[in-house]
Amino acid sequence: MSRRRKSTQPAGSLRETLVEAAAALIAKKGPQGFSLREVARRAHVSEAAPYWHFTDREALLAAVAERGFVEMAQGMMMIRAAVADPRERLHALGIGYVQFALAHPSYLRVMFGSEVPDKAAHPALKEAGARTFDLLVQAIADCQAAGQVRSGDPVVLAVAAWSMVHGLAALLVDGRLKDHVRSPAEAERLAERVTEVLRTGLAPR
Amino acid sequence: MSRRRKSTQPAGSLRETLVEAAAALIAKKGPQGFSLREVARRAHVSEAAPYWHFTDREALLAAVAERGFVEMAQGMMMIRAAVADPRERLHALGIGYVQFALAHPSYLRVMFGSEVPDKAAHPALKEAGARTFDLLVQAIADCQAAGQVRSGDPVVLAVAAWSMVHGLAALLVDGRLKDHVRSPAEAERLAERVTEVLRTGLAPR
DNA sequence: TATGTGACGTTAACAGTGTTAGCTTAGGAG
DNA sequence: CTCCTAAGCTAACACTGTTAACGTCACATA
Repeated sequence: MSRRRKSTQPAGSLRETLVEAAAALIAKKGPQGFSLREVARRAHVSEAAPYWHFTDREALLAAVAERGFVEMAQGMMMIRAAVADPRERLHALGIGYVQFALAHPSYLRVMFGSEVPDKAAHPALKEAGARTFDLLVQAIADCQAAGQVRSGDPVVLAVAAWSMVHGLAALLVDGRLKDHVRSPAEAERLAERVTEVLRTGLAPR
Repeated sequence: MSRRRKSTQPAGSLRETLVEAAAALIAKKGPQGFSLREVARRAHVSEAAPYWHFTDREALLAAVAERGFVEMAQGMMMIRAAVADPRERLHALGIGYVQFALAHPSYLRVMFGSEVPDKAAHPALKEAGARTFDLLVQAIADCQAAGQVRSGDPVVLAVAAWSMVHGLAALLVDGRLKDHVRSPAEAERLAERVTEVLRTGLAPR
């Protein structure tokens, strides 16, 4: 049992090409405009070819979602490396979350929407999400160690923090706050104020 | 120009029947399993009949989402009537939001997901959402008047509160917290703890 | 070196979907 | 009674996900 490469392309290339094309298509036309066949066409490959690399349309979407989590985690790790103070780091992570959502709204939709109904059915996706969440839990724990966040189960506090920034991001991406937020700059100011509520809520008593 | 009624059904009946059937179908098979034709079949009507009442598949989904907001607003108004103390009322609204999401996950998906990409294109939906949000803003303002929530733009604080509970609800519905929440009872306890962080964050200094 | 086998494609087909065009039909307006 | 139109119907189009059946070519083995 071994991998063979195609004459024209290196090993495992089509799979990546498909994920990339799918991500681009979703970014342009939204998750609704996405279609397996269109992706195949853009990859210059037959309409049934994707089925060799993905069991399902859903499996391809899950791969896109996974890629979204990986990129998000990369951004978080850069922030972690760039900001030393635990509390400031946590704050930067929250703002970064919202910025990521606004920069890649379609990613967020696939990562959290109903396009992939049963996320547990895709282990790689589930694990990528869990790894991202772990970064947040660790950031909370660091704050606790520095006495900058109240004591208590860091997982629960991380869920609270995640809920706050994720909720804001989801509402913004859904256009649900369009009446109150007209520019990206305003969105960022809103994020600052919202995370400030969170910061107060997490502070030591 | 006048409305005519069909022999068998009262005026405007099919429209409501379709919305109801669509909501039921989505509740059973998720937003993915939804199809206009299946809805038509369940309403015992031809597959093209819905187009007399909805310009689009998307328009029908928007009507379902609108109904979701209406039901949610009704629940909130019941809570408002039942709880006198402003702070306790706000807390009950938050818990109620999460409970609504867990009781009607498919509603939440249609209300906030990408099934209806451009929510501004459906005025009735937009207005139903805005009315629901206004209830929350009012609850915040009441707390401020009672000195139970810090001063500041109540809209910003309402966005913070909404983000928190909506984020938690969205994460729960997406199954993203399945590793940490195994029963509905645990979900409610988590909601209590999360909203407690919110409560602290909103408290007067 | 010859061979065959399986990974990776291809084409062709099926069922189901959204949507539109064109036809009934029933019942109120004139 | 006649006619008009809201509200339904049937039939058709292009498209989708998915599968079956068929190539083909790089390699592991004899």
